Amino acid sequence: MAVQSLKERIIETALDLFRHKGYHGVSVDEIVETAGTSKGGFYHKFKSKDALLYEIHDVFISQVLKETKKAYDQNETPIDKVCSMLYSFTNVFDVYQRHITVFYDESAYLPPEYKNVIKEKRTEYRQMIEQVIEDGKKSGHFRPEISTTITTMAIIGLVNWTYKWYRQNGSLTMEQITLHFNDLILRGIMTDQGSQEAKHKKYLI
Amino acid sequence: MAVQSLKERIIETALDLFRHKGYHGVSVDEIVETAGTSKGGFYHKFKSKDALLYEIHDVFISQVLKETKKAYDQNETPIDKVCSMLYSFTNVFDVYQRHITVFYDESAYLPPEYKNVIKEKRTEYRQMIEQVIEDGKKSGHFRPEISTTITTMAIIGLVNWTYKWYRQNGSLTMEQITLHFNDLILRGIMTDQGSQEAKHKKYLI
DNA sequence: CAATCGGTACCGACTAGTCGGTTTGTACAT
DNA sequence: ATGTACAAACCGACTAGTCGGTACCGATTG
Repeated sequence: MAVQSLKERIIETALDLFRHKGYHGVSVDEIVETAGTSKGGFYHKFKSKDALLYEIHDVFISQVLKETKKAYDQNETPIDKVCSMLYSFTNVFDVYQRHITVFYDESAYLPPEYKNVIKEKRTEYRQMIEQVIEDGKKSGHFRPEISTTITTMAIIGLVNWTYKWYRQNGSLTMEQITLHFNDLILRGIMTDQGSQEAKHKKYLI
Repeated sequence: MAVQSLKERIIETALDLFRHKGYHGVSVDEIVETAGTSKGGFYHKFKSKDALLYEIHDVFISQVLKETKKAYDQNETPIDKVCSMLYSFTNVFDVYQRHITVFYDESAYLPPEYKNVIKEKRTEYRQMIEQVIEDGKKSGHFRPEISTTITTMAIIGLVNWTYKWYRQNGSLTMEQITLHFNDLILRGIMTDQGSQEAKHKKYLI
């Protein structure tokens, strides 16, 4: 185990507590007691309880964005890009599952100045997926008659919802889940031409 | 507009407030003031603030369950059942959108005795979808190699996530969205035999 | 080496304010 | 008179955040 700074210890503790009781179900007193520190220590590291919530949000969304960009840039065809982006996201999942729960369930409680920063990153993420769908339509891999918006939100929903049911010690691995998601989405949006490529690259089950 | 009882007025008010500020972002004082009543009136109608939260949860999930059961019972083939169930759900959406937001974002704050009731109904809902997938595999409409669990969660995720982005006054109607969802999911899980039937019944775009 | 100094990290008692819930009061119907 | 349906004032518990203080650590000086 790496040496843990006080800040890291507070975040780790808070994540566990928030996930089970929700942001408002946990007081700063409880966080500092569980983390084995003090009120002073907490406010030395964080401007406010809200700032801690923001940090948890930002760490997660920034990582997702970074990985997604990489997946987009490092792949050639839209099919490769889609699969790689899905794979990236679900990979982040395994590491940041606690962040995600807080991210999606408690974001309403972020003060506006924090919320805007997060919102921009979320938008950027959505636009990258929309871009891939558009690319695929133009290149003939994806059917032109599907709606980019709806398809994008379908993909995001499908993937994001995983945080509600996926358990790291459960019987399903992220690998299996991603494989199924790829199969479901690709079959749903590809043209016959696209299907040839996907089959050849073994993206389908 | 129908005559509104005090109880209905409180629920309507609370829904609007909760949706924008979250459950903990709204005090009972604010609810009663906005609803034009008093603390006494509130606690005359509700045992506690938690009880109000529970009621919002229950109204929504009970309706979803009822509609889904109907969709299952009143259709013959798995393909019809799936489409009808999706259609039911998205229909409930239009009416209960505010409930849904509270339902998914604030359920962590339900006290255990309430939470268990809700959890049972959610499980029942999930099992109905799993049942349809299984039915479809047996009847040859759906591909036997897909995982029932993952596919079920994919469908639920896809559909549920809609509450995060769908807006009643937006440019997309629920009708269009449902059509796309049906297309995406069916193409993703059907066998060639199933595809014939779906095309014939015009379930695909 | 030892004494001193400055700054950072951290502590915990304290406070002002807010919240959910209760108690008491009142108007009205039966 | 008695119960119902609310209103208004009130209360105790709890919370986020503050603030005066201490412990520690590395650099500077004699």
